[in-house]
Amino acid sequence: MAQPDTVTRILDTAEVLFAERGFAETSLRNITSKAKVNLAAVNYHFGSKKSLIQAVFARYLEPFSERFHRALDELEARHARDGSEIPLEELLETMARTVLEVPAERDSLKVFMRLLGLAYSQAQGHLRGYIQSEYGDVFSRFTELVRRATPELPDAERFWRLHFILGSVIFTLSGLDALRDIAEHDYGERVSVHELIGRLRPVVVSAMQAPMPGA
Amino acid sequence: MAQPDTVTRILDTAEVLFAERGFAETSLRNITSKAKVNLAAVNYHFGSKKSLIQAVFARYLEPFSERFHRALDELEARHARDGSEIPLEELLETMARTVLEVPAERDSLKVFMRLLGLAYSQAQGHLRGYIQSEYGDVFSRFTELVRRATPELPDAERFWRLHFILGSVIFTLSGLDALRDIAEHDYGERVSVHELIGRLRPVVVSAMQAPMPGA
Amino acid sequence: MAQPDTVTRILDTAEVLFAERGFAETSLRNITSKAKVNLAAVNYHFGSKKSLIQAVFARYLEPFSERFHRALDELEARHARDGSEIPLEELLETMARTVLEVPAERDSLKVFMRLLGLAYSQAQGHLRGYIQSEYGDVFSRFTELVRRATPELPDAERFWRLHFILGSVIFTLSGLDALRDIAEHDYGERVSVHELIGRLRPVVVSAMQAPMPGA
Amino acid sequence: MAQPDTVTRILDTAEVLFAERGFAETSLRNITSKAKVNLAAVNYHFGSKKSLIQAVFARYLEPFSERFHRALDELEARHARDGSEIPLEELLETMARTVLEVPAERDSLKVFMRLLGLAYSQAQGHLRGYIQSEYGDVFSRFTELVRRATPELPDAERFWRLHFILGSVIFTLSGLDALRDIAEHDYGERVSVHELIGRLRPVVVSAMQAPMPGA
DNA sequence: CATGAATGAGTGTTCATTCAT
DNA sequence: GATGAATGAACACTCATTCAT
Repeated sequence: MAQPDTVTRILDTAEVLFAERGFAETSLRNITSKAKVNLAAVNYHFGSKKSLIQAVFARYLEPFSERFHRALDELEARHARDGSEIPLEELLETMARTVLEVPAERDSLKVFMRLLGLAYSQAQGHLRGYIQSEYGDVFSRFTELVRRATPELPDAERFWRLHFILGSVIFTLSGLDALRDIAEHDYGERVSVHELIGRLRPVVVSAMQAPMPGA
Repeated sequence: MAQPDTVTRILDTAEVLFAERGFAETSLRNITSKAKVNLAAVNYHFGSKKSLIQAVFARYLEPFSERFHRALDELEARHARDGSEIPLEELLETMARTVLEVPAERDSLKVFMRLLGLAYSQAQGHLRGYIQSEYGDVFSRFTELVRRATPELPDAERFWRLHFILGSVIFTLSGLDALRDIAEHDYGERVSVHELIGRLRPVVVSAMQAPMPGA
Repeated sequence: MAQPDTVTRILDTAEVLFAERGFAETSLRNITSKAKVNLAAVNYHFGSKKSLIQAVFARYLEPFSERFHRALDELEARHARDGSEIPLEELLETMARTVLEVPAERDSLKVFMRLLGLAYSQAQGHLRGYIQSEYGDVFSRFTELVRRATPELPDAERFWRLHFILGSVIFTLSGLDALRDIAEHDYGERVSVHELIGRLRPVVVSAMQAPMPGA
Repeated sequence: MAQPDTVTRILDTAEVLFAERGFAETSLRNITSKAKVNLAAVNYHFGSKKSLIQAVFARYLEPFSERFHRALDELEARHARDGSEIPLEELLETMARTVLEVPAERDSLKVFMRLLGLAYSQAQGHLRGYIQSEYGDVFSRFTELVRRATPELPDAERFWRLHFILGSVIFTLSGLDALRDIAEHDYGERVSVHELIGRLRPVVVSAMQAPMPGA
């Protein structure tokens, strides 16, 4: 039917409002009135606001997780054949591609990155726990492959560098709209998400290959 | 006096609670009851919750801004004498030193970084506006010096790279406790803020010096 | 069949939950989820929560009423033969026996007494009206026989004494579990319902035979 | 002033409504709208509905407890002088007198008894716990004196008989209005609370002096 | 200068009930 | 004959803010 069902309408609206204002600042009434849905429908379908928040994430992470696993399967199979190690660039490239692919089916990477930024910064302890427990293994698999691709880095150093990079990505992609406005105003260039990821690429690679501190 | 005055007690408590839970999730009741201060005192002394949030930031940014200006004065004077340009490393070093210096007078850098992270991610539009209008010039002065130190970079590229770096710094420093716990658990190393900044240094420099995208 | 049908499952569960928590404190969701029955089933089968409450009572009072009528028939027939009046003790004994007999078919007297206590104390005006209109005649018949067995008592006095007794019975039997726990803890005796009724017997008889007030 | 303060208005209204409908069936909105008081005032002054319920009880039990202790002091002092034991009748009489005295200052015993009945029958576990912890010692003192006044009764038997009596008292006094209406309609007598207690007196004494079961 | 009391608007959640299928 | 979905009303409670004192 033309009118998507209640659950989808709630998720679509919640996703946008959460991204715009944050979780605590978005009330269920905000969501349901904008989604033209009965207030009680949220609790009926999701049980609680907390679960709604998790459901919003699950809708992104579920297909991401599945595709990323598949993409890593392929990558590993290809290199298993010729016995070579998967290079770092290829791993990062695969992740970037998968990230870009998934939300393309719906509206935008920006919303998800904003949500991811919120998940880290807001007092939503349950969210980090939920994401870790549900999707932790994909990330573990990825970091393990990164480890093999960067054998020269001590484990702790790699851990921190991955988080430096994660910070760059989440921070710039989640604040994309505001930053893009400034950039456009000051430098007259309007960047797309793809271009921004293009800009991130060499920076990320350099960051991972930086000399050891104190060297 | 032994018992700090009401205003200070409110600021001290608000700062900690905001950092722990976020702005929306921290009620004035939380703050005033923990600070053992009358509920009405916040509105009496600060006017509103919004103003309290700004006051919390002002207490960090005021001395930072003043010291950073002074540090840049010195730096410029020194290089003016021998006619040389200020190198990027020295600029970054000066900022890091100043950032570390200021909150040392109170408790911790971590709290401020957490607040800064919140300021960017949470729906506190007023905060970004406030920080920009009150302390924008110090940051403009800094970015102008960075521009002179990296003449080979196009302006837009420099803009984005500075934000990539800002993301790394805010993300890792604001989530410091959680990340430190993971790192300690997984790699048995407990890093101090100084060590973490030490780890950031080469990564940040490499990031700024990365090859141009598409090159 | 092994799995009792929906109506019975609802009644069984409702009875227990009502007794445990009271009527208002037990939601239809509590009942239907515990009974593993669709939420709408209650309204489908019973029409409303109010009717469900009445149905729970009917399931006890229907067989009780029928048996008690039969028991009183026998009692009257026996004494009609020898022309004697039915003594009070025999009436009370008959009631006690019937009360004990009926719920024995299901689980417990305690539940029913608890429900009866709730019916009197809770704001379920409809319940008292319902019980009176459906089962009032059995009780009228019984009180009339009590009247003949205690001709020396003024009607009003008898009325009040019967209610004093009713209070004792309902109060102790409906709070049986809690009181039994205390008694067991303090005096090391675990009483059964039969024993408790044994303890009630002489007290009830003495109460009915107490001297008139002001005498 | 003519208009009693907010706290008192809430307590007065809550007491009446609780007695009329029960605790769960009375909403804070019912109370505050009838008391012409802001809805938030209940939580401001009492913290929660639960605490309001306890406060309603405390307003009765506090003065009762104090007076009853004083009355027992006198009674013990009087009998200590002539070395005699306090007879049961005098103990019961003292309790009855104190119970009647206290609420006389406000409106009615009936309301309190109704509340007491609710406390026992409704799912207000916190209430029994609260009453026990706050006023348990006064009741312990009383039952200890009853023990000395009835040395011939086994402890367990005394325990149960006291509860039989408690049931009679609470049941009849808490349902007073309804029962009084029936009695008036059927027997043309309108009893006062004092008369009802007069009727209870000989019944209660007989109940305590009934022969042992099985004797 | 400071505060206890109060308030109107809002929160997430639960309720019994209805209804299309 | 039965049920998943939905709903309007109500719930207890919390919020930032105001104001008389």
